[in-house]
Amino acid sequence: MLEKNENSHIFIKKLKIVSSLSDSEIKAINSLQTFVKKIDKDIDIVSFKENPSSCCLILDGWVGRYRILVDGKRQFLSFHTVGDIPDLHGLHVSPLDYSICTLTPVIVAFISHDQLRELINNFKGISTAFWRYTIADSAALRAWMVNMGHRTACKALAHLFCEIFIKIAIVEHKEDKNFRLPITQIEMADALGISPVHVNRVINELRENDLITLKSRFIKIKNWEKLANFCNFDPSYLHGNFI
Amino acid sequence: MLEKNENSHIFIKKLKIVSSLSDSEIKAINSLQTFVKKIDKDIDIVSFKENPSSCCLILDGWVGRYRILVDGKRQFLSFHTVGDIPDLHGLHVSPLDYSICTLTPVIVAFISHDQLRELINNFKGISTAFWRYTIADSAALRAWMVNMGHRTACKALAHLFCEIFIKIAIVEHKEDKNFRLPITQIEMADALGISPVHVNRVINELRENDLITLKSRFIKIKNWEKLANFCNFDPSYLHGNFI
DNA sequence: CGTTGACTTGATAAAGCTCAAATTTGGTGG
DNA sequence: CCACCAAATTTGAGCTTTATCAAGTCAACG
Repeated sequence: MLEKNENSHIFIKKLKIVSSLSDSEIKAINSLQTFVKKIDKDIDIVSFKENPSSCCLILDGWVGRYRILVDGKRQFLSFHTVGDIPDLHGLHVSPLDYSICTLTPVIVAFISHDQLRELINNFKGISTAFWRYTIADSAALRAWMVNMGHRTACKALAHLFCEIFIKIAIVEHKEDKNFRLPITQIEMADALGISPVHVNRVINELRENDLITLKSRFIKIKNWEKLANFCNFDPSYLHGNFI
Repeated sequence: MLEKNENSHIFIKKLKIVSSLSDSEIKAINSLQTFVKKIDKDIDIVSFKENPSSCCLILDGWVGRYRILVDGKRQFLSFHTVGDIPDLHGLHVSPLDYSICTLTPVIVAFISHDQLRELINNFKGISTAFWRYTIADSAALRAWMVNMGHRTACKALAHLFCEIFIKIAIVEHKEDKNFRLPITQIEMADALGISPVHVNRVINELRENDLITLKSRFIKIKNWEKLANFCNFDPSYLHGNFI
């Protein structure tokens, strides 16, 4: 499906969080040609060591950046949903240092590097916005690092739940702390660097502390304040403090 | 010491790794005015939650990005040495999401945001180079994350030693795997998210496996191939695969 | 209604933490 | 140069967290 893009408003919304764009810049982004594709769960859309010629804008669903270690273990580096272009780096780096796989069925709009490079060359504001987007991304990486490095498994998992909730809330404009988790316990384990069995036990701990209920992938955050406080969740890294 | 900068060639060298610069761009960078300062060990040069109006270019010594958690623990996010501007983010984000402290005595050149913004606005190549610099930085963060998340303490520490060696080798053009570690065991612990006592035991393990000798902060990598292989060190994240 | 993948629980082992007490090292003043 | 101090390193013992292996149960879906 090659189409004149009606979807880029999602991306524009994301860019506007980090930067300001002129009308002509918005128009330019809106006139991008994209190749929209539905993709199943558990498919790689970007592969480590390949040289892609387009970036992927997520229109629906969830994807994860990851790397596979020599011993076969998988480390997730970040999760992304609607409005994200997780491989924007590809405009400058090839091959990338990570792969991206789908965590749920997704709808993705592929945008050619050529078009994006033209935007960057012609619109300073877009170039700056992309740079800032990269900066926001790196702040999120740092937040994950802190989460993995120096927190107990229980707090780290709580933090991950908080992050996922906020990301859903941003996209769906919901206040309701009741949502479907896009990831399995195995994927949580690979995000936090702990074993799947331990993830399960730690979920029990969160249940016992009356912080969440979780059944059939449906999580309910029973007490947001208490949960966020428990894991010292500070959502500012998800919008950033851009000047 | 406010001085017409003779030091920016160090930074230019770093930028050239990730991007190309025109003669006029190089000239513009060379004419930056910097405020050069000698600073002792264990001093914060950038503080979390402050709003700095300049960036710091490291001319000598080592610094570390870090964050303090509510329980008082410190998590190092990256280490930097000659030629790095670890707080380049500050051009777009305020306050920053991390602090930067000196790990050794350092010499730092402070460059005002105003000057840097002028460069960005007037020279597209510089703007792109800075963006790419940010991208290289985020790849290094991902490498650390993988290191912390899914490797044993022993391999993680070996990886850190490899990284530090390569960074020294780049600056000093040395082949000799014999160098002074810029960080204490406590700092290693805070980088890897393990306890100082365990760092010490893990160093012993590396010694017993005949991979290194280490005494009075002087480390000798006895068998580079073996060490790099042991921890699956791939130095490409330190130069990147820029197009 | 059977199969498959995800989740759950138990038992045991390994990795890493904490506390505490040496010992070594690097610097500093006399 | 020596004595001394503070910081860093080293070692031991016991404990906590997390991993691993194994054997379930549950739930979705054709």
